[in-house]
Amino acid sequence: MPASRASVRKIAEPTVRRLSHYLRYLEAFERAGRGTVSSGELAHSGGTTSAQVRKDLSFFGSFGKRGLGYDTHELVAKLRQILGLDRAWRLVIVGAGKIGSALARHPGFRGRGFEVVGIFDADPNRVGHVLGGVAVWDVKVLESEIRHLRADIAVLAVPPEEAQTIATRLGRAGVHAILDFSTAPLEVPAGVTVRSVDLALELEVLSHALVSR
Amino acid sequence: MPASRASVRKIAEPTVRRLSHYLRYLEAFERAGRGTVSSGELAHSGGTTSAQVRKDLSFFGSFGKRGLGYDTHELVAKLRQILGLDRAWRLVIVGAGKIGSALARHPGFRGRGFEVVGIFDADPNRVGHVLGGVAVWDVKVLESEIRHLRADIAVLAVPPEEAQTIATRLGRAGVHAILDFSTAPLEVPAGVTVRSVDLALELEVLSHALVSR
DNA sequence: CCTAGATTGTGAAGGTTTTCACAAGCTCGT
DNA sequence: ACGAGCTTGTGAAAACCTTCACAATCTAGG
Ligand SMILES: NC(=O)c1ccc[n+]([C@@H]2O[C@H](COP(=O)([O-])OP(=O)(O)OC[C@H]3O[C@@H](n4cnc5c(N)ncnc54)[C@H](O)[C@@H]3O)[C@@H](O)[C@H]2O)c1
Ligand SMILES: NC(=O)c1ccc[n+]([C@@H]2O[C@H](COP(=O)([O-])OP(=O)(O)OC[C@H]3O[C@@H](n4cnc5c(N)ncnc54)[C@H](O)[C@@H]3O)[C@@H](O)[C@H]2O)c1
Repeated sequence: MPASRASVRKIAEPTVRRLSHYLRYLEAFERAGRGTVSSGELAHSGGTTSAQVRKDLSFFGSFGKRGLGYDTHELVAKLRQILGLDRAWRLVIVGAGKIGSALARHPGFRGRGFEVVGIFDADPNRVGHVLGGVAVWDVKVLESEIRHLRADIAVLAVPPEEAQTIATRLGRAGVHAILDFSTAPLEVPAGVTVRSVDLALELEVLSHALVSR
Repeated sequence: MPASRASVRKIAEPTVRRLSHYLRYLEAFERAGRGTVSSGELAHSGGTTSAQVRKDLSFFGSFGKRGLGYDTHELVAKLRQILGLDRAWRLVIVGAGKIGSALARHPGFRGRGFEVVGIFDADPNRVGHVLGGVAVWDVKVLESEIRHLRADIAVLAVPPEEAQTIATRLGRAGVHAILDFSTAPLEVPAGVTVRSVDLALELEVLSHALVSR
């Protein structure tokens, strides 16, 4: 008998990314006062096909109305729930350098349910400053402060050679999700999800596209 | 008779991303003085399998030695060529705000063959400043200056509502590759490749991972 | 020169994701 | 109350990507 989790079955990552996109467009439709949206309209905005949209949604049940489409509010609520956006997530940023402070000062995350509750840096010149309304703490108190702040997600924006050490400490402090900007691959204990944003790699993908046209 | 390009056939994007990774590890092996590397070693560093590594490379020919592995220098050179990194790419950054200036001041890109040659902004207070050794130009002169600078790739770091306009102008100015940080989907003419780095979306993928454990 | 041991290159199998195609179901105008 | 016109939900087919498995080929050591 195959193992069966109480919650949702495994969903492919491309599907999750598309769901995020659908949510954005739905919110735009919602602001525009549209009561229902069809899979074709959602597909058009997101550069995919209506069949793909329906397949993606059918994973979670069937909440469309044949002949009409999907109820905008209802689908927004459903997608928020699926993506875990029906609550606020508490974010910490480790490394208040160029990237870290750009993120800390970005007002857009709060509106999408991600609240920066703490910032950490090793440089005494940065500790004590305030970025985007949040104080910068000394990384020495990372573990205790993260527990105190009840952080869910950490953004790692430290130099590459520090990334592994901090990732390990974050894991021990109970953080289960890390968004990493360093280039090195991280080893984390099971139960911790890491996503890497590797800008040099993105440029290399563009480079490849340019030479293979 | 099927159409046949002189250059390489279509390669899947996951493959291209892995090739970038292999190149990183190979460069580390090269610095460590290793003359040859096996598919197993490359796979281990990158979290994939030896069969995957060999399959990826076999796409471009067979440059390994059975019983030995791959010649480090040779494979580095070959991957650079495949990825188009055997030349320097000329980058412009449009939008010298939080993200744009973080990138402009990042010294790491030049070492990987991406040179920032121009920065543009609409804000008169920013025009004329120097970031990372490069002057900020008024976006009014975008087209002419881009042609003059012979830019290959543009980084788009303007507010979301400006992104489409600038993307269109970039396309007209002869830029064939765009790295976009705004959240909106861009419409670009055929022949222009866009990669989006959507940080809110990355956080949403983490959110989903957190709730579906 | 020959054998033991290692590693590549690649067809074939397996798995996953996307696309196709159409019956079923809903709405709205008459 | 009914038919025309859309749109969903979903099996089946197709496309795509990864893993398997092994013959072919190389090195190194005696
Ligand atoms: N800036 C970019 O455009 C860019 C581009 C690509 C990749 N990255 C990567 O992103 C990461 C951050 O880059 P950045 O440009 O912001 O670097 P940065 O040097 O501007 O900032 C790094 C910050 O981390 C702090 N720090 C160092 N060690 C620490 C520790 N152990 N604990 C806490 N803080 C510590 C430093 O004091 C500094 O403030 C790096 O891994 C870099 O390779 C940055
Ligand atoms: N900062 C972040 O952490 C972050 C996070 C997620 C997404 N983003 C996205 O990245 C983009 C840039 O964000 P940011 O935080 O750097 O914004 P920002 O407001 O700090 O900077 C935007 C810059 O673009 C300039 N600008 C405006 N219109 C322009 C035009 N037509 N041509 C040229 N320049 C123009 C502004 O003068 C400003 O300097 C936005 O689309 C934002 O949504 C940023």
